[in-house]
Amino acid sequence: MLDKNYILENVEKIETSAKNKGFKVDLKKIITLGDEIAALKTEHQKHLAEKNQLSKSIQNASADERPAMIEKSKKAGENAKKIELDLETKEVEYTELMLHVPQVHFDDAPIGKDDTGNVVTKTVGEKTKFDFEPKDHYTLLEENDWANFNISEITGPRAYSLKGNAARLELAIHQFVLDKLMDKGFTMMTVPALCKPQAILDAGHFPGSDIGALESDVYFLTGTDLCLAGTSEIVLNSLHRGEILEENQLPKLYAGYSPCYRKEAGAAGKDTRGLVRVHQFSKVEQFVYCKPEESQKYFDKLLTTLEEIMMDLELSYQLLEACTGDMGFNKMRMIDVEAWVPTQNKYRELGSCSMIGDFQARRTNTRYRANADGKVHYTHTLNNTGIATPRVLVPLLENHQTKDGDVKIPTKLQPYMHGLKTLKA
RNA sequence: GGAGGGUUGGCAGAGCGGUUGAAUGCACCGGUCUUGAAAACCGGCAAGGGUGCAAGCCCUUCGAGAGUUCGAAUCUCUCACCCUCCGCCA
Repeated sequence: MLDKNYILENVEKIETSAKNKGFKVDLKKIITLGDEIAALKTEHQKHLAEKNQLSKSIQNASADERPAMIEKSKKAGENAKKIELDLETKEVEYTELMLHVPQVHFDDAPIGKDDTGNVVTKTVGEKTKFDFEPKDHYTLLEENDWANFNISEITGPRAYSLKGNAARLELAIHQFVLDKLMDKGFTMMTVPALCKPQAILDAGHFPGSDIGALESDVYFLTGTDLCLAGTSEIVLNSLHRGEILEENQLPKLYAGYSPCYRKEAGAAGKDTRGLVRVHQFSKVEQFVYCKPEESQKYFDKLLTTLEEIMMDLELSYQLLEACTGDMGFNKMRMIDVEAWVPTQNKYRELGSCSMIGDFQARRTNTRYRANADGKVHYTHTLNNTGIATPRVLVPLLENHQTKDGDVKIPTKLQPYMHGLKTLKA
């Protein structure tokens, strides 16, 4: 959601931005409707004021005067009611239109239609060279009996089940990343995946307020009013809904840990084998609430942290500045972190660092009181992946494999594996 | 799943259908006093919106929504959440 006054002053900018992002907006309609609503409100309030005035004086009025006053007050109430109907319809429409205006992208965003418009801005590490034919992660897991891929007969497709030390490695990675984030001042938070659909709408990934529109992406649980969140960002974003925080409570840095559920409906046929794209996975998420003027600072911090994690895991990676068409409805800026996957001969996404501005905070009504002027402002929010499993195991297994089919464990992870240095074939 | 109790301002906590946007306490801010601090005393302290150059005036909000009434924090209904007891249970 954008600010009303901001819209008035930046019509062209918002329209261009929306177009760049691939969304249609009708600001003219919004502005006209806004004016109409303001006029109706003024009118509405006149009647209410009259009604209130009369109601107040009725108690002190004489018995003779009363009936006439009551009549008059009733009339005023009815007049207000008449306007209300119109007002409500218009306000519903207005809100819906507002909820369809995408966040404005930052000025230097590359303009593009889809992910082909993204720009590589940084490459770290070499593409791994092997003096043997490297196996893909699926083969490694299968040959070493580190996974049950036939689990899908029980669970449906896009499921995974790790075994033995591979399973242990999955948890070790999370533990390592959580420890790292705590060292950096994040508060660790275990977060439910179960949530109300409203929380998903309030995270602003999807335009509008129609819960039904989530159906294609989100799992709903029959017989309940709950669904499964695709990321802990959803719940973390609603954590301070309706609150007015004190400035000195900011920033809030959360390291959320939760299972994540995604239908992956739009990905039919893609990555059907292995660990790249599954319906249920686990993720450590970095989430920040901060003052507007510190948004950039924490964006950098979140990104740096993920880069460090890539290095800790001894992975070669690149940063991808998302173009306008790929960054999504609620974002000002997004940088993807991709790790090198040898057998696919390309970099694959492991994380996504997003600057949201006050877009989410407006939806959840999360604000803070500034020390300087005592005024209330919306907080800014940001999020980035910490680490997501099992996906990260794909580059991890492939890049660190040896000729014998073993997998070397990155040094930083070894303490989390009880000193184990290698996953033995 | 069964039975009951709750939800009021940053927090705690009053509240009769009628000057209650809401007592009181704490916290916070300003002042007096003090060498300074504390204490004491005095004053201030909700958000959103409409209107106005402004001072201001007005509207809305006491979990959410609907209703009764001239008038609702106070009465009725629905929903959400919290708590207690019983049952079940990782």
